[in-house]
Amino acid sequence: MPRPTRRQHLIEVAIDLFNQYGYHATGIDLILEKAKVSKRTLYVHFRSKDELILAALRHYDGLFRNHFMTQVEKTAKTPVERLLAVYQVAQEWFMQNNFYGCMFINAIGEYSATDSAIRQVCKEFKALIRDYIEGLCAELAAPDPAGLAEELGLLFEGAIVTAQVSQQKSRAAQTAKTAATALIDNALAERSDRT
Amino acid sequence: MPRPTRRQHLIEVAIDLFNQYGYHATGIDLILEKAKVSKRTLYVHFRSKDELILAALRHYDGLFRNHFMTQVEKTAKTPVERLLAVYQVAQEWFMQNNFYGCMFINAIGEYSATDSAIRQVCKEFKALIRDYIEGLCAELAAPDPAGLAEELGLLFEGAIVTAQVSQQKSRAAQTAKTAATALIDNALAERSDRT
DNA sequence: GACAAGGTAAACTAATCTGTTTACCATCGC
DNA sequence: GCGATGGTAAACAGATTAGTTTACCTTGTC
Repeated sequence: MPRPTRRQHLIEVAIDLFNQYGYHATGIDLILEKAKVSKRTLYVHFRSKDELILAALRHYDGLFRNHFMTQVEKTAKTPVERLLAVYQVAQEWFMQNNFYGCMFINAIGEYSATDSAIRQVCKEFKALIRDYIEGLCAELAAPDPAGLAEELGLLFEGAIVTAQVSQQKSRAAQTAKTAATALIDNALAERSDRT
Repeated sequence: MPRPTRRQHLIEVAIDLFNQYGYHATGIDLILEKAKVSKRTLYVHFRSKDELILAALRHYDGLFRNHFMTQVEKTAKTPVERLLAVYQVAQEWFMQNNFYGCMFINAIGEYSATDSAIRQVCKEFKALIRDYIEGLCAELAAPDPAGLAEELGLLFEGAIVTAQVSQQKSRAAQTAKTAATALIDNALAERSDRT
């Protein structure tokens, strides 16, 4: 693997800093200092700070979803196991010492204007996560895969926020997993009721 | 009711602006302009912007919890009904046109330092909400009221975040309510299993 | 009517912010 | 060797930030 381009390096450093300190609080100068890159170079690759934020969000989107799905599929085989593995992988994510909550949730807290591009990217990320869960629910042959996925998605988001706020990370993930088990069982019971 | 003191007025204006634009992005000058108060007066009542933020969070904490619990207890009588009413009241909250997610979740996104007072206030708020839910679960005589409360709390937080991000507010609240019903039924079924 | 309390308006400091510009330097392909 | 590419370092512009200070005004109370 060749050493990353300056553009990519800037994005990676920016992701770390945005997560830790937030978007407005992280100045361009801090990013440049940590990345050991000149200001000139940053503005060659990105028109503005907002564009760097967008690039960081998009890059993290790909990185995160790829890692997450790979991890889920590696550790579990059946749809049910995979749905539960989601919360196991989430737990490992929470336990990282540079976990500062969800990058996209934090971003929307600072950029709530409905027409902002940043907001749009966050919305799309969450939709894709939900779609992934929905796919697993569909494999389950749950009667209402979209409905079950929405419920499991709420548990996922709730676990992220609770891990971030309460700092009881493994408890939040474990509780979500327990609740998910109950909701899945419930959905499958309805299926067998009908047949 | 006497007209509010300048201190209180400043806090109320600050709450609105912090919610809409975030904490770092909301400048002192904007608050002063909207509140029609001089800078001198603000710094008589608050030592710094951070102290204004803290006062805003504490004030909102009281306001929100009072409103929320009052509303729940007004619209439902039995513990089960009240647990479900939580999501009904949440839905009404989401539907307000000045809903920008949870003030405390947004705050922690910008102030993640573990020793920060702001962070501490957010953590306490969430713990109090959870305690309220746990009280209702205890009245249910659920076998594990703390566990059930944690699960229902995850659904609550998840609904807030999802309503904020997806903008499908009533859907998020409705899904949380449906999932909560299943989790409560499940907890009560375990109780009757044992007896 | 005098005085104190609490307010406004505005100038000011000093730091920090994003973004631009200038001048220079290293490295690689030809 | 030569020039293009892509980089650094640093000065600079202009706006904006939090916070302080000075001078003045308004209002209720004795």
